[in-house]
Amino acid sequence: MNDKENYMAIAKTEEFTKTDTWLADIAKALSHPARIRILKILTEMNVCMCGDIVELLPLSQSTVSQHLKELKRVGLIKGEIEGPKVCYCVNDETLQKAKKELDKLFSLVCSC
Amino acid sequence: MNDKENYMAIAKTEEFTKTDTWLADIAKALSHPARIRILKILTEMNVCMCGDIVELLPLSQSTVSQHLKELKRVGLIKGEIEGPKVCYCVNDETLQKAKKELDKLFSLVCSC
DNA sequence: TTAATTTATCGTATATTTACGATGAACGAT
DNA sequence: ATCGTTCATCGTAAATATACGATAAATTAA
Repeated sequence: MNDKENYMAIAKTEEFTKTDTWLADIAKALSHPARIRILKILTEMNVCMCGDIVELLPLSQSTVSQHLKELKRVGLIKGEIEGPKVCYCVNDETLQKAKKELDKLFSLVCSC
Repeated sequence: MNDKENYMAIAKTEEFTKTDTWLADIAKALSHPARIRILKILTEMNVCMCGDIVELLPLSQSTVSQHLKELKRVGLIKGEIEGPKVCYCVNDETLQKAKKELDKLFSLVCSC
């Protein structure tokens, strides 16, 4: 009888499958419109720098930097250092994997 | 010059497109492994009641109820009252719309 | 009517998220 | 060597998310 049961707000992610946890994490990264917008900006517009993205969003530089960090955390984007600048781009590998897992989920739970 | 600029932690979701905001909200609902698991349970297992789901998850009844509420909020599931019970089921319509929008996003941002 | 069942909600605690300005670190240019 | 540019990080504040037990509400069964 230890105290491990006595806690709050700690997600019991260990209790779920790796895939479900991973997919939930990807979904979390996509759970803010700014981050969805950033993914689109990185592919549609011909920009990659944080500063360029800041100009296209109604958010401060530090906030955009945080969103980029979150997208990078789950591997949806990559950042390549170019002197004082950083060139961000989408990570096709992770995006493909995410698409695959989402397709798997939707084919299970809906008539898609 | 009003004070509207002086705030914290308020997502400027008005500044984004309706679609991006909606998709981000769907992603938010999918951003916890328990909720992904619940969607699967509602389709794979032959159960629909909150109590049944509770038995299949390492979470308390009140917590599961909250997760169901979140899924219901964005319309990914529906709840039909059957006496003191509630029979939950996935909402195919919303799921299809979500799948469509996600496909659109992925076709834009990755070679999928 | 009372008891049992089922679920939502309340109250509470903690962690995380979102946002900003300020600052620091890294690099290129002068 | 200094200055400007770019970005990440720090510090901070408020909102939201996650979790639980306890309780209330609703309905069925006895």
